[in-house]
Amino acid sequence: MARAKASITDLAKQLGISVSTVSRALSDHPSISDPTKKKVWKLAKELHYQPNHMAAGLRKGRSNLLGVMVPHIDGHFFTMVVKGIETVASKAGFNIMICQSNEDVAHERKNIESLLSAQVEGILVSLARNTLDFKHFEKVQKQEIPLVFFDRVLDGLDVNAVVIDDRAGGYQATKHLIAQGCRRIAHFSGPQHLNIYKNRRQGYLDALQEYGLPVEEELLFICDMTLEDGVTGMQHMLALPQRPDAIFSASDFSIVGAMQELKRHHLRVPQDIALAGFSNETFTSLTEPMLTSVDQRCEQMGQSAVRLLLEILRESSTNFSPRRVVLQPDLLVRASSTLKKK
Amino acid sequence: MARAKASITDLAKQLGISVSTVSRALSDHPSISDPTKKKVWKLAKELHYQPNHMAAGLRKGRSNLLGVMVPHIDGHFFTMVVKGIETVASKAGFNIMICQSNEDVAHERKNIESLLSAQVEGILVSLARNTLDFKHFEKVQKQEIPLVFFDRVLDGLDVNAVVIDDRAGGYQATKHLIAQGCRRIAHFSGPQHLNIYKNRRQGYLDALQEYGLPVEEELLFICDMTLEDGVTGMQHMLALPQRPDAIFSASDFSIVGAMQELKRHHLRVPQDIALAGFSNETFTSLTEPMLTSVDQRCEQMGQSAVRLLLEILRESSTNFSPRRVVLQPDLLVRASSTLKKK
DNA sequence: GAAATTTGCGTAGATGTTTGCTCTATCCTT
DNA sequence: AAGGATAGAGCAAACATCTACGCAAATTTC
Repeated sequence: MARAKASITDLAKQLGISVSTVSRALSDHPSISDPTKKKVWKLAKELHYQPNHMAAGLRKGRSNLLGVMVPHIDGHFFTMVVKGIETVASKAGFNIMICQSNEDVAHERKNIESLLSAQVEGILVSLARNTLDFKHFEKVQKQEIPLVFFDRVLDGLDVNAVVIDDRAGGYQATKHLIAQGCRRIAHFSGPQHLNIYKNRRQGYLDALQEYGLPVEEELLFICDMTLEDGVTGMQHMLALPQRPDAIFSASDFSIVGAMQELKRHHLRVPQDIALAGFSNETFTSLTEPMLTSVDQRCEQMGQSAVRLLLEILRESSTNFSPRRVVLQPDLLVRASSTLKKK
Repeated sequence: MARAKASITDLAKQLGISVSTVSRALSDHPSISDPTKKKVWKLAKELHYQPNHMAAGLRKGRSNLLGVMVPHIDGHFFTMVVKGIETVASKAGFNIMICQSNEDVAHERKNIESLLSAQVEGILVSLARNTLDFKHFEKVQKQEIPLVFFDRVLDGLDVNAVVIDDRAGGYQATKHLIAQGCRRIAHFSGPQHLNIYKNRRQGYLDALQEYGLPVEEELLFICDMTLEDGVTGMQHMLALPQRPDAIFSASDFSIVGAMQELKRHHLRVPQDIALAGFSNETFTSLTEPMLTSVDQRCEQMGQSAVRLLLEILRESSTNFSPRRVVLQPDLLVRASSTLKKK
C-alpha cells in the first residue's frame, strides 16, 4: 500500500538490468535494443511508474516550469492573457505556475521568492498597482532568469516587455469622438506612474492637439478606475459650469459608472454625452447602449509574452539587449459613441 | 557570470564549514550557534543564494505543488474558482500549477500526466464537457495522490467533490418569482446530460409543484445557453398565444439575450416579464435594470476545494472515505424581478 | 581474416538538500 | 579528577534521474 512510487531503480532491479539502461529505454534512446525497450515499457506500465520531474530537473538543471504573476486573475483582461500564456507554454512543453500579487508589492515580492525557489526557468509579470521599485526583480536578473513584463511595466526600465500601444489606443478613441462631433472631451485616467494610464492619456492629448482642441485641466479626472470612481468622476463633470460632451475613460469599469450616473440624471448616451472606454470587457457589449471600447488583444498578448520568453530562453546568454513587443489595439465602435447617422 | 547559481555547497566551501551546517543554519536549526548562522546568512545574501526546491523536494519527498485543471480559464466562474484556489493554497504554502483541458478529454489526459510527473501533491479538477470515462484518474488514485473534483463531477462516482446545490438554486429563484406574483414562469435550460442544468431545472419544477402551478411543456426551452440562444428563446416565448410573465434562465448569458429581445419589443422588465438568471456574472449588476441572479459562490468553491484537499493531505492514509461538500447558492434579488414595493 | 566500426549495456559519478548518526570539545557534577 | 551532559558541527547516505566513458561482443570493411 505504502506510497508505492516505483522508481527507475525498481524497474532495473526487477528486470535485472542497470538503471542507466532503463533510463535510456524510457526516453527511447537509440542505443537500446527494441526488445529491451519493450520489456522496460511493459513493466513501467505495470508498476504505474511515474517519471519524477524533480529528480530529472535537478540532474539536468531544468524545471520545465514558467512562472506567471498577475495582479489578480479576475476580470476579463488578465484571465485572457493567462489563457494565452497557458496555451502557448503548454504547447512548448512548459507548465505554468500562477501567482496573484493582489495589487500589492509585498505579495509581489513574496511570490517572486516562491517562483525563484520553485526553480522556474522564466518569469512573466504584470506589475501590481503600487509597485514603484524594482529591487525584487533585480534578484531575478542576478540569477539570470529571463524576465518578461506584459501590459504593466515600470517606466524607464530597459526590460523585456510586451505591451499594447496604449497611446495609439487613446489616440484612436479620442479621434473617433472628435470625428463624431464632440468638442469638449473629458478623460478619466488612473495612477500616472503606470505606463498604461500615462500612455492612454498621452494619446488623448495628442488627438486633442492634432485637432486644435484646448486641453482643459478640469476635464481630466485621475482616479483608481473603479466603477465607483466613474460615478464620482461623472458627478464632478456634471457639476462643471460647462459640461463635457464626451468622455473617454482609460477603463471600462469607470465608464460604466459614468453611464449609470448619467442615467440617474436622465441624460442620454450618446446624444448628451458620448462615452468610450478601454479594455473591451465582456459587459461592454451588454450595456444599453453598448459601449465603445478599445480592445487590448489580451490573449494575443499572453501568447506573445511566452513566445518572447521562449526565444530568450533559446538564445540564452549572448544576446542580452532587452526586447519590446508592441501590439496594436483595436477600437471597437459601438452605440455609446455613435452620433452620426450613415 | 555564467549561471552562477550558488548552492549550499558553495557557501560551505567559502566559509570552510560543512554543508550540513549551512543547511541547518539556513533553516534556523537550534543546534547551530548564532555567530555561525549570521555568517551563513550574510554570505547567502551576497551570493544570491536561492534554495533549490527541486532538490529539497526530492530529498523530502514533497513538492509543495498543487495541480489545478479547469476546462478553460476564461469566463467568470472558473476564473473566480481559480482565484479562490490560489489564495488559499498560497496561504498554506503551496504553489499551484494550472492546466486547461479545453473541454477535451485528450487534453485532460495529457495534463494529468504532466501534473503527475511534476510531482504535485494533490489535484483539483473540474471535468471537461466530454469526459465520460475515468481511466486517467484511476492512475492518480493508484499513486495515492489526493484528488478533489469541483463543480463538474462524474455522476455515480464516489469521489471527493465540492459542488453547489444547483437544485436549491433553481428552487429559490423560481420560488422568488412566484412570490413576486408571477404565475406563468418559463425556464431556459442547457444540455440535460449535464447535472448542473438537470438539477437547476429540477429546482424549478419542485417550486412549481410546491405552489400548485402547472408544468407546461411550451414554457421550457432547452438550448446551449448563449446570449443568442436567449434571444431565440425569448422570441419563442413571445410568439406563444399566452406569453409567460417571468423567465428563469439557468444562465445569465441567455437571460441577457432575453432582455435585449424584450427591449426590442418595448416590453418592460420586470412589469411585463420578470427575469432571473444564474451565475451572478459581473455584468448582471451592470444592465438596466440590474438582473436577479443566483450566485454560485465561485471563489468560496475554490477555497473549499483546496481546504478539503489539504485536509485529506493532512490525514494521509487512514481515512479514505471520499467526502463531498455541498455549498448553498445565494439568490441575489435585483430590479429585474422586483415587482412588489415595500 | 584481421582491423575497424557499431551495438548494447554497465560503471561511476553528479545534481542540491536533508537528516540520522557520530565526533569533539567544553563545562558541570560529584 | 573521573564521569557525564551538552553544544556545535561534520560525515555520509539518500532522494530519482541523467550521462560521459568504457568495454565487450557483434558486425562490417578491405
